[in-house]
Amino acid sequence: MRTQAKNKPKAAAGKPARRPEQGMDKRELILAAALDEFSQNGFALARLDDVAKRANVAKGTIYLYFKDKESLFQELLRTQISPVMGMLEAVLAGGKEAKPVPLRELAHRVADLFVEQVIGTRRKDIVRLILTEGPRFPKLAEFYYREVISRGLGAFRARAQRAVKEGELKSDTLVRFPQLIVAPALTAIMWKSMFDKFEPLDAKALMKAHIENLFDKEERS
Amino acid sequence: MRTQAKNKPKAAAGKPARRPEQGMDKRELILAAALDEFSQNGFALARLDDVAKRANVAKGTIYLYFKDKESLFQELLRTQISPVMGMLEAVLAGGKEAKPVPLRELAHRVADLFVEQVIGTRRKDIVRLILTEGPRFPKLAEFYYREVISRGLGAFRARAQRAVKEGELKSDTLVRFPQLIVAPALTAIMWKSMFDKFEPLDAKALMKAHIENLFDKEERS
DNA sequence: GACTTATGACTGACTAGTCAGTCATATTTT
DNA sequence: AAAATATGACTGACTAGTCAGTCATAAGTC
Repeated sequence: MRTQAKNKPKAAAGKPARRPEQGMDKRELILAAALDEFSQNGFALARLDDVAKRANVAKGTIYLYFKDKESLFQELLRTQISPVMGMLEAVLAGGKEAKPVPLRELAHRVADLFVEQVIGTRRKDIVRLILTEGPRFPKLAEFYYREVISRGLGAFRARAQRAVKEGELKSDTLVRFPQLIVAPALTAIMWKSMFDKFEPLDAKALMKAHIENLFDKEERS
Repeated sequence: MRTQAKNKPKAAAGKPARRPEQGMDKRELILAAALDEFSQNGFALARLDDVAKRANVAKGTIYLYFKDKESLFQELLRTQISPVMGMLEAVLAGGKEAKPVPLRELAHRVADLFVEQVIGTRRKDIVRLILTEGPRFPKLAEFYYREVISRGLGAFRARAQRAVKEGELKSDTLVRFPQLIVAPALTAIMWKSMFDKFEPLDAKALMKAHIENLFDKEERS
């Protein structure tokens, strides 16, 4: 009945064995199904029976790969976020080249990355899940702060600091509140999930206008 | 038609009831308890048994005042939001006085209102609940869009439009994206609920810096 | 290669627990 | 004493997590 390629799940906390024999392995099937289910219903209302159904897997199988519902959830968020963090750090590292990228340009690149790699993909649902479930998952909030927020904002803040010292920035606003760069992006994600059907929002144009607002002022000396 | 002569349940003494309806005090007791419970646990995980306990009321009593859990939730959000909407409209109406308030000043007033009446009070939990539960409650999202978002942003947008025509604003960014005014405020609310213990955020200073960023550019001609 | 035995990934009925909503009864008010 | 209000034990629906058993495949034997 079940035409499955053989695979060998290790213990529940194992790392993914990448062997896309005849399609995704079970672990990835489950993660994909979990993304659908969690982003449609949120953590509390998501049913593991439905995750199993979506993944064409028995419920028990989920517990061969993940310790419990919460582990599945957190693992999902982690695996989806990591690649974007890599990209973000690559973009921010661009400022260390021989010819330094102006902060203004860097900000545009960060905004583009966010629009294209997050808002424009299913990953926006991941961010939405972090925003909506974070307050109820202290562990998740802490992980996310440590691995994403403090690293991302920290790198940007350091770069902004340098821009102030070198006269590229007149005010230290972005050093004190690097959150200002991404605030409209987060708002755009929530807007899209709630109000887009009443009033569509062009996230790319929003971010462009926003970054220009932040830097136009600085350009005139 | 009794007034406030209840003795057994300890209610806030001397609280005026809006209508000469009986039992208004219990109703408000339940709403207050519901605010605690829902903002601590979110809608799905909030237990009505606990709401009842917090309100010093039996569970059945809740059903004398509210149809079901969802009604209680929505009613809570509505009653908490209305007064702020009133204040917001009063602030925005300031632009219609004989001596028109500059848009820049208006923006600062809106930001202050938000910081003082929302972020600085328990109402920030209400906004957080709307953000976190909204995607799962289409009816709530629609109500909130109709009654709050479209009205608030619409009024601001109209005022910004006038500012453009009269030369007060050079660009139409704020007409196209009035969301930019409040985006950092929403981010601040989420930040406070998740990351404030790692890195406190001064919401008032954030908003001040943000508004100045938006308008400094416009000031120089 | 055919036959036997071993393995462990996978299954899904089941358990144990949770909680929204009900209602027969009790208490308070008029 | 009738009406209004309040109670909380109870029910029924729902679901996370379990585990004894299945079976496709691998490994061992002749």
